Amino acid sequence: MEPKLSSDLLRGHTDTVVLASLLHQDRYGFEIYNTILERTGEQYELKEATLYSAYKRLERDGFITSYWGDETRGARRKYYHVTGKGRELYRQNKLDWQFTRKILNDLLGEDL
Amino acid sequence: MEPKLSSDLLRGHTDTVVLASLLHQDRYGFEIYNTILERTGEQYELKEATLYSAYKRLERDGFITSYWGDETRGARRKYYHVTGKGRELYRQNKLDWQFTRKILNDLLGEDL
DNA sequence: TATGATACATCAAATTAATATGTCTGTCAA
DNA sequence: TTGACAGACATATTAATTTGATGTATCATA
Repeated sequence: MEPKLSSDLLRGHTDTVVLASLLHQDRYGFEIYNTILERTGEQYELKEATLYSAYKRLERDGFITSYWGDETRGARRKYYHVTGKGRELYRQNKLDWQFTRKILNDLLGEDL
Repeated sequence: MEPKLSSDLLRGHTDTVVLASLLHQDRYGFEIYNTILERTGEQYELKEATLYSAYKRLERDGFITSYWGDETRGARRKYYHVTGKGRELYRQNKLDWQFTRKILNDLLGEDL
């Protein structure tokens, strides 16, 4: 129930977050959204629209695939699955994040 | 002489980096550019064009002011100065960055 | 049966960064 | 003295991504 920062601050890292949430299990779209909320103690929200853009991008480029679940009750769910290429991208993106963190710490750490 | 990541990874933090470089002294545009390069050991480059956009934005919104130096030799230089409002923005942005860092660590740290 | 929650989806607007250029001034070497 | 290079500022166009606003459909429940 707090501020909930803008995703613009993580811009460029959204895909990485999505991939991370799929590493150990397939998940459906709304589930990913909720996972992120929970995981950050409701402090950070990746908007649904932002996520759906990301899913599309990632699927288009072969980093994830999707399939419909066979729910007999409740709303239909579309599940996402990371591909090998997606895991590779995740590995690289995580390195990029670590580098980003280092750079920004250098730049802000001592207030230049 | 290394990879030099894309600024998209820091997108949203460019202004913060610029403000940081102005906290303790006024600097001219090209100087800020060089400071960032040096400060990151040439590993990270904020493109000139990106910086000039940032200067414009920041000045338009009252976070910095500018004035021409009185160089008698060499090319003219436009100096930038942080305003009180700019310092306040910096303070807030830095908090945002710290929060962002925490969130992303939570999200990637354990690979969900 | 109306409301709210779950779940998927798209579009238009707004931001911001990248690429590509362009101008001007001064230094220095051939 | 001329030409190349570096310092320094600047803009225009394009591309990528996030967000707000909407919209549809299903199910549980009061």
